[in-house]
Amino acid sequence: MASSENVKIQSVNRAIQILLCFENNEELGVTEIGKMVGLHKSTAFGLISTLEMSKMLEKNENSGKYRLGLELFRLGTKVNSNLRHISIPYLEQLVKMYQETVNLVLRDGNSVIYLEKVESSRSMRISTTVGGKLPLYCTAVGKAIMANLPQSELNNILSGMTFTKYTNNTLHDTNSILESLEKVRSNGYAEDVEELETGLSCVAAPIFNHFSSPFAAISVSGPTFRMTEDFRKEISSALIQYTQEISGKLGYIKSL
Amino acid sequence: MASSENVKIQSVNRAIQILLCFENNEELGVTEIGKMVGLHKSTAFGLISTLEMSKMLEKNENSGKYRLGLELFRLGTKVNSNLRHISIPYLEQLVKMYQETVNLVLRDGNSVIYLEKVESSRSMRISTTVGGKLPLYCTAVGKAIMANLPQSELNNILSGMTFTKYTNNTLHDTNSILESLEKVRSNGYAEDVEELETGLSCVAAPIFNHFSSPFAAISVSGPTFRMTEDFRKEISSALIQYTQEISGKLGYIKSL
DNA sequence: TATAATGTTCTATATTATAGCACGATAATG
DNA sequence: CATTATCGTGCTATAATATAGAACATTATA
Repeated sequence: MASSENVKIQSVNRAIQILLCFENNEELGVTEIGKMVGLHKSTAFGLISTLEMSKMLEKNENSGKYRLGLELFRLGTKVNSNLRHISIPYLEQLVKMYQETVNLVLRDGNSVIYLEKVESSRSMRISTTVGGKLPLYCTAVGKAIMANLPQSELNNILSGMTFTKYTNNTLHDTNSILESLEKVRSNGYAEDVEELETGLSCVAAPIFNHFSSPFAAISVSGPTFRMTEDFRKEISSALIQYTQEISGKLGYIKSL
Repeated sequence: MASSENVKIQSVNRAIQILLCFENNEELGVTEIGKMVGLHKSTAFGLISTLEMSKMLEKNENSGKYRLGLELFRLGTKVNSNLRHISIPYLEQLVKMYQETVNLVLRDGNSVIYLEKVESSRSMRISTTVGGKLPLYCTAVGKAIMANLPQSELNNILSGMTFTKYTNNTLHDTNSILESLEKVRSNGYAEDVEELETGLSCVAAPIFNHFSSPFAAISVSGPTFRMTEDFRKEISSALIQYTQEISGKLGYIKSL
């Protein structure tokens, strides 16, 4: 019944499973949680109480139910704070220059996770979700990262990929991705013209850490009718310059 | 040596202590962590590996050290997402109207925690830290919350308070706080004129949940020379209207 | 009002976490 | 460059801990 065996510390794992229950639920009760993770309610209660003591969970005294706690939020804000602090001024500068929403993402396996954004103040603008997760192959940020990965790692990623055809433009086989990545390399930046969503276009460039790994990326996203080819090209030059500056601050030394 | 006994699930508690080690450290090694939490390194290793498996921690394969993981970040973004989603449009509207930084905070005991912000785009602006924690007594948001708490709860808070005199204007005794709260009640909004930091002034109003508890607040922060008395009053009327709308969406029904 | 479901406490037992030791690898030191 | 210290990691026996069951109190439901 238990799906993942050979877990190290059982109770810690169970506690984490409990936290993950709240990914799609704002409030849950003890019995409810117990059922979700397959534990006796008294066992669940012990774990929940422990999490509550450190404010990883909070109890709504009126409903008797639990929700994610503030300490979890506070810790979450510390994740990759270095990268975020370095990048934010650049994100703001980009928004100021182009009046389109700017995103900072981090690679996580075959996906990117949206770490930070600065939205344009225009009424028609792209609004991304910080904390959200999207596949590498259908985003400009993802392609910017993939194009700069060592061949072996890229192969690993591609072999484990499953495709969803979000739009008519979505790349949905290895060959067309490789082709697209080739273009990314020669251009020095990545584009996504309605590959994820109709009407949405992006430009992106990768950020390298001091092990020369393209672990993050920045993109500018806007409605396609404003993100013309010329405009994307214009944006890309600033994007490349800024991502290089950020990479430099992270200790990256450009090799030949 | 162990400070808090009668903890429920020991290993879960220890795992949380380990996560908290990273509050002021971007990267830590196994032995280092073991020392910080007072555990044998092999014990610490087991806990750390478990946290790593669910990406609560991540290992930097090059340095061998650990850092906070992306899953923690993702979970953190889910905390109080309801309140945040409801509030953000109002925050943005306020920035647009007054061109000063707007904050959404949550009460946490004797403190407020900054949950969300929308910064002004002016070059001189207030820049707050999401995830940051400040005492109730020296912030407009804190006073907005305190002024609307039941007497008994307020007394509890005040009795447990220790004061730091951040500026000459900082309220640093119970009487002056009570006096200030009286004014907040009659005005319907709270102010902070350089009580936390010289040159910084704020206006704030509370948000009520459907148990009529002032659990959150919104503030507008700017440099004092722009935040004149008249301007603060002007801001306050929008602030009051918006916080009431948000409270309503949360199920709060204004009683007489 | 009766019945069901839920949150919570307590306890004995068996499972689990623990720390000690050992090993290889890496980094610091002389 | 050699030597020594430090670090991360795996294994194992034992002691300590988490666990689920039963029971009760409280709240929700029929």
